[in-house]
Amino acid sequence: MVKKREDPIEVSTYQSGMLHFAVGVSDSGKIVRITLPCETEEEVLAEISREHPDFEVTDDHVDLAKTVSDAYHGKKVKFNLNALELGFSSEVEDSTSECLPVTSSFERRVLLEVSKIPFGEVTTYKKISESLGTRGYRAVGTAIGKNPFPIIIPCHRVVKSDGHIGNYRGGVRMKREILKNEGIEIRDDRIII
DNA sequence: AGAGGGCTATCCT
DNA sequence: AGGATAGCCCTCT
Repeated sequence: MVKKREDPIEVSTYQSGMLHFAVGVSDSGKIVRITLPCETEEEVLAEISREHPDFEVTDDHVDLAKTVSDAYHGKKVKFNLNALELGFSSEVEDSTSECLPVTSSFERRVLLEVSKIPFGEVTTYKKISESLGTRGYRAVGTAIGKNPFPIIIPCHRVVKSDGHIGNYRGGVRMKREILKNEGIEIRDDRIII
């Protein structure tokens, strides 16, 4: 299986209504994981432990978790990408970064491209691919599907080239909801331009 | 090497 | 508007 990060991380959760969010921070102070909301705190913590079995709950980072919640609910938050552990420091080899949340330079390039999509706008898997100079549309979709920082790296803003909403790790309902919160109109599972 | 993905284009019904 | 199919290319077995 995938090698899990063995280093202990700190996790903070935040509750908004029925939804619980969680953010994991490494000892270096960088965010290594953000969860999509779950209905219980146990579930978000289970999500965290899936990739980071060794974690400790603290409230040191609830502000971050709240920021994620705000973004989920359609607030335009500003967020410094440097706070995310994207693995730039281990430039050496992809294989040496297997303990990091982003495991390949391809995934890194994809996520960087996704991070540029402005609030309230969408782009397509195809356009992301093209700006990366590849026609591996599916590979792009797969990489986006592994986004360790959902909502903050706005993978929900990537849709199919025919206007259909496309898939989402947290389910299409959730994708629809986040997009709707950002003011994007959707009718019959299609983006209204 | 092989299978399988958050896809796309094209050709059907 | 949907289904089947072939093509694409990165990742994990």
